Amino acid sequence: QELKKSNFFEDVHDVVKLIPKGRVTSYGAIASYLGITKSARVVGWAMKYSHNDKSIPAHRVVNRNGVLTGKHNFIEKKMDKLLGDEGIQIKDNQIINFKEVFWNPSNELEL
DNA sequence: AACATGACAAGTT
DNA sequence: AAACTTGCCATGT
Repeated sequence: QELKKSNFFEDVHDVVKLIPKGRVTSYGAIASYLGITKSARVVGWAMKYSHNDKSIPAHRVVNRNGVLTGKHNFIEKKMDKLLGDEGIQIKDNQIINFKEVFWNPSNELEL
């Protein structure tokens, strides 16, 4: 049907699924890894559109400052709680040890 | 079909 | 350094 309207979402989802538990990454990092550095916004859309797929750990994606910008979109399980359960400390909507838990696909993943 | 908007980010001023 | 501008692409109206 829609056949190849957007592989983009799929690509994003694939990367997100690879984020290790207890780590996080950013929209921009994913976009950059996929070769479209300036399309970080679409990554956000991809996440939003993936809320029906439970296998996608959307809570592990935050913005470049470690702020949980997308928390409003989490209905059932709260983003804060999901991250907290993985050992990530959050204060005031922001990840405290962001640098330490940051996972950059461009560095950690091979092409 | 045209126009606005958004879970963003980098570049310019 | 903080504020403003621009790029990007899928969706909603």
